[in-house]
Amino acid sequence: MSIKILMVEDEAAIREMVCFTITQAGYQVLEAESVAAARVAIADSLPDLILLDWMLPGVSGIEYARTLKKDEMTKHIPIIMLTARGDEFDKIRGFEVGADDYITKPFSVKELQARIKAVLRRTAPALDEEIIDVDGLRLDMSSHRVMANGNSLEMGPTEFRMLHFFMSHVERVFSRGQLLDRVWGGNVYIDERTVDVHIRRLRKALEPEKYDRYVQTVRGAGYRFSTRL
Amino acid sequence: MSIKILMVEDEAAIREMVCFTITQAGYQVLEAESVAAARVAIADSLPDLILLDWMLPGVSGIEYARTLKKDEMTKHIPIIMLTARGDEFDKIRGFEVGADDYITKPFSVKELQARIKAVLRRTAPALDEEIIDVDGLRLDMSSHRVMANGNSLEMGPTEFRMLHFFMSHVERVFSRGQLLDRVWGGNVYIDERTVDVHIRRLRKALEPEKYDRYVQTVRGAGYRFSTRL
DNA sequence: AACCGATGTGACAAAACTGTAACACAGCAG
DNA sequence: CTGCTGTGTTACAGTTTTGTCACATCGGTT
Repeated sequence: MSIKILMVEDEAAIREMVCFTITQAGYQVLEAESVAAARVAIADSLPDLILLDWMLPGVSGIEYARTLKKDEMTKHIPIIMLTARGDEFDKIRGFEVGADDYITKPFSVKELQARIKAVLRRTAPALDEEIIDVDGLRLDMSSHRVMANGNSLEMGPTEFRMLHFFMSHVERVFSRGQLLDRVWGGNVYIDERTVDVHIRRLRKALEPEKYDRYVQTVRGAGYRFSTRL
Repeated sequence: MSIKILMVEDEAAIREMVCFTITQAGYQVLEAESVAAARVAIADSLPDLILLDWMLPGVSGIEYARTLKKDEMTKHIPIIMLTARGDEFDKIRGFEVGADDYITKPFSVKELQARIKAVLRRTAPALDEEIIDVDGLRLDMSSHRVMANGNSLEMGPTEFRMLHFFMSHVERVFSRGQLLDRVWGGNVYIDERTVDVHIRRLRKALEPEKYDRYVQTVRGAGYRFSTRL
């Protein structure tokens, strides 16, 4: 069973380029030049990922994204927004309506492939699990709590989000920039060093139950959350 | 670590077009308008692929291809021949001298990209694979780890990059200068002997699991990563 | 065997990177 | 208004990494 990607884009030239790229990468492509066509395609065969143009005739891409994220059947499908450099695209607003990533036209084949791959990989380990348990460390989204050995661990909001992100992507290394992007969410004119400080705070919060060693430093690369030494 | 492509072509117009295409696809390009210039570029930083014009002033492309395929250091580099429709190009003769593919001018952007990708896929083990496994030694880019027999091997950032590069180009020999270029990345005014030291450090890091013997010295030429003694 | 250039090794100081604590500020509840 | 909490920044301390050297070895020649 191959992975299906739906592309909603009115410019034929871009459709062709993207279609070529995606096919090359081994995915299956569905094309739609309008929101109406997209609706049909989605009803017909639920795609695993949607590439959505920011500017579409009729119903705008952003509006449609909001709709998709409201529908129970489509809300979990990751969306990558396609924007032109000229568009006044607000990254915050994009993520606000539920886009998982965005890419600015013109973009390279390699970049598109990389982002598709990244989004698929990133959404796979469900970020929407209610309870995540990693080796006895338990994070509960509904009660917004972190427990270990029966004790509750105290930490700030940022540390909680960061831990949540880490526990959803165990073993993977993230650079400070990626963490700022994922944990702080979107536009950040924040010094990357700030990440270090929050890593420190997270470690301190996990220390009472000896889980601080799970937050590991990878010199020259970033940080990683792992149960292995 | 990006993929480098060397283009040897005397017509400026084609150089420009090809250069654009390649860059768009996310590769790095080196241009050479003559065989002499190509020699310098190759010695400087070994490319992963060579686009070679069939008809070149002075030493002909076909002749040069034969030379490249004889040299121990360059014989593994895939070559795509560029030919004009008018040329009496003998396909058989092309493959005979070691070309991996050929493409007839004028060609489309799409076609060139497709052929480059195809050749790289079947010759060079992708440099951007997530996990590379060579005879039990496993390097994982996503977790930034090197494992063997269940144990994780510790090494510095430079050693990690170097091992990654080596494992992506098994069996090939690289001079110190080429390693500086590919592993350190770009313009470096570093003493070539420094490479020796890092080779030493890499070996030491691989020693605990007996993989140090894979890092081999080729006297007078450079180093090689190989599973064969 | 003696010699010579090339490569292996260990030591070191500078540079780069990361850890920590302290501080200032904004938002907020009381 | 006042005290608290959470955040981002900064300065400084602590560690690791890195490029060079000096010297030991090695391989091949004469």
